[in-house]
Amino acid sequence: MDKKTKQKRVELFERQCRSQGVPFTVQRRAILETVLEFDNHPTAEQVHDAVTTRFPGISRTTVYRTLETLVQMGLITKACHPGSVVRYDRRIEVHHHLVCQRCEEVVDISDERLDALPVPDTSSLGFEVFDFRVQLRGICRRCRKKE
Amino acid sequence: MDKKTKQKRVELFERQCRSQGVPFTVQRRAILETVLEFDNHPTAEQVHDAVTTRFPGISRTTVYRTLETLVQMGLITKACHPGSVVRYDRRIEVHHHLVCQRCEEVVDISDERLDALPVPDTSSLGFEVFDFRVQLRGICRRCRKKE
DNA sequence: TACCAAATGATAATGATTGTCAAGTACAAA
DNA sequence: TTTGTACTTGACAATCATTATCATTTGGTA
Repeated sequence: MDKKTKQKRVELFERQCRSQGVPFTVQRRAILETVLEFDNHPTAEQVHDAVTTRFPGISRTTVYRTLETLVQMGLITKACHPGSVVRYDRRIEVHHHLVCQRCEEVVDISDERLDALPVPDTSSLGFEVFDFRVQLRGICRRCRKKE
Repeated sequence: MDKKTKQKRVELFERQCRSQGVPFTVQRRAILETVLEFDNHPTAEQVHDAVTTRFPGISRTTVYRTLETLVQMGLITKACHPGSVVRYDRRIEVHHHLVCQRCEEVVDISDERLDALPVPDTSSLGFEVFDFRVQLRGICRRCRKKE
């Protein structure tokens, strides 16, 4: 992610804070900037480790809380890994995932044909859909070699 | 899930155990049967609570281990919830999920057009894909009312 | 029936996440 | 600019989910 995109995301965050009456703190800014550095799907713990170099002494609790706040505000997303640890993703645009059923690794992919997915009408369920992800399940190269 | 389908799944399990030299124990049978009773996505803890009525005193550890075994054998799947608890799913056929971005509830849906998804060629990534799921992200009725 | 490899159960250990609350800070109002 | 206040932060404890360990038991086969 280039500098400009990152800066824009931070500015968007600041604007949303102002308009929603949410304090725009240095910690929150540092955490968002740190997540934007990851091109994969870091855990809260990994974000905490990374943000510590930028903001020494920042509390683990704050990182956990802020990540959830950022998700709620739509600035980052939660990645859907099968494992038992929550992972975050700076990517908010539509993209998709390859998930290995053996080692549970998740890799991002982009594919125009997947993006063109016909989103079904879910209004009867009361569900308003505004985004989607395709999860391709299979076995990765490494695990196939093992078997 | 009707009785016959359930029975067939158990028999399939037994056959796979025999052919793979995996002991077919009463505990494993009870756990599989219990998961098949759930029409949603139970956690290991929920499965343990439920299986206890059928098999009093069964160990929590055994439930955790067996659920993973069943996933590895392809008899059940892991559901991909955003939260930090692993959830299981008796459904092994292709189906899709509605995920509420507020309360994180996950609801199964079926849709023929989604099933007809053009699976992209991932061989260059060394990935062998044999299944996929679409995750429709949005906001559920209850959460929309709150907002 | 006896053997053995693998599973089970009890328990402890670990790891992730959340709850609590005193102290600090952002931001709006004066 | 100063002040007040609600919200956030950080330290720490508590909880919850999951995994590791190991002695004991059991399924499956010779």
